[in-house]
Amino acid sequence: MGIAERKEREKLEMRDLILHAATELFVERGYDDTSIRTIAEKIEYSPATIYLYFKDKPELFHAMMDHAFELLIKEFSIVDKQAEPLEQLRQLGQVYMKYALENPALYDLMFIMRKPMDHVSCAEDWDCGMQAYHFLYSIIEESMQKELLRFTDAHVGAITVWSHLHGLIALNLRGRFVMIPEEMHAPLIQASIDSLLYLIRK
Amino acid sequence: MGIAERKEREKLEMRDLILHAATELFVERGYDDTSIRTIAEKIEYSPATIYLYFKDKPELFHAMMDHAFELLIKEFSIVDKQAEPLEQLRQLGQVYMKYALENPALYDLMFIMRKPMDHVSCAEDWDCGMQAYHFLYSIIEESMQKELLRFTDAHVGAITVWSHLHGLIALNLRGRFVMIPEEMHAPLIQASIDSLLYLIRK
DNA sequence: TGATTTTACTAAACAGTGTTTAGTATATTT
DNA sequence: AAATATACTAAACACTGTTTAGTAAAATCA
Repeated sequence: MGIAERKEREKLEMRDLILHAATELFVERGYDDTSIRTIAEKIEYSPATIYLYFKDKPELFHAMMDHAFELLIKEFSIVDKQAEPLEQLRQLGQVYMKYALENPALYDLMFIMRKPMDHVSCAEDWDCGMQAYHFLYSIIEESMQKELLRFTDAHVGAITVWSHLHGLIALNLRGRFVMIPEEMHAPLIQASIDSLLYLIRK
Repeated sequence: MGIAERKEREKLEMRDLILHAATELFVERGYDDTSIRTIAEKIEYSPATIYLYFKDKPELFHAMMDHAFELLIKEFSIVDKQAEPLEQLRQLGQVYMKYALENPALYDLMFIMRKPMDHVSCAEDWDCGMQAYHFLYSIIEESMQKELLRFTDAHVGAITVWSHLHGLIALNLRGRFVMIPEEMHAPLIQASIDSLLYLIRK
């Protein structure tokens, strides 16, 4: 039964070809300018072919998001698990911020855009998001067990830290810091992160 | 010269008619489903007419955003200026959060969406945003002068508080809290706000 | 092997989008 | 009364996501 296996392999390769082309276009031109026709042209297939591999445009971007999460979670794993919890938390924050600054389009896809979440309604539909959240949560929990943080609940601690980081990134990414001189953005953001780490420390 | 004045008045009324119809449609159907043709149909004019009053779709939504900021700033003014600074800060946060929860579409427009900021590149182009930011900044500054906050810089304090609130709202609004049971969202968000107020207090 | 079915793909169409252009009545001015 | 300016629109242009009907090639069956 070697033929069925080869066909399945080819099917996955085609899916990857589409996904890869779509990601490249999205990263350099944004969502609106990444049309099904543009993707099709890039891979030299007809637009209709894309619909044999993805139900619709949101599903294609959902798959792209899943892939972007794999990259983030891989980055997360460089956090030194031997270090003390607060140092782990600091490192995790830096990795998250670095990812956002180096991959603004992907960050947007993962945490801001509506479209890739169109078919997501329960926790099971978003387990890459769940996984990434768990990274943060478990570090916060460990820190709290060692009484290193001023939070009274680990979930509150986790969403506080996450929301703060996300807020900085999202406001910056979507141009809402225009009232602050551009050259001050990076230092202010870093100062805000340092500030929060100081504030939550017991 | 009464005619010229009447004409100018009528021009403004027409602009308002378009803006009002567009806002209603946007609030109940979102950006993508608020097409120029839909707006035109609602006010019983041709689509081309809208372009006599607004340069393009982003400019129309920019005007909508300006109007939404007026509403927010009006809400801000109910903060009790006689109260102590930290109480003012708490009230400002509650007003901001209440506005976001009651007008999710408008909040999106003001702080998340790309389109209405398309023609904004410097601080002068966004003075409604500037004004709203100043509300927060001046309260933080006063609090710091009275040595009530653990921040070392007022701008860092302001963007820290703002980013935290925005992060909570934006992640919630764009469905990134799916891993948390829906009924926990509101209490967790409130707990996070209370937590931050506690953490920044000297 | 030859006939049949399945697979992989596409051309063309559909209904929609933002926007522009050329033209037409009406209102105002001369 | 004639000329001009104003307010508006029909129709077109170049796109968009998506579906349908049809076509070669590959795989399976007899």
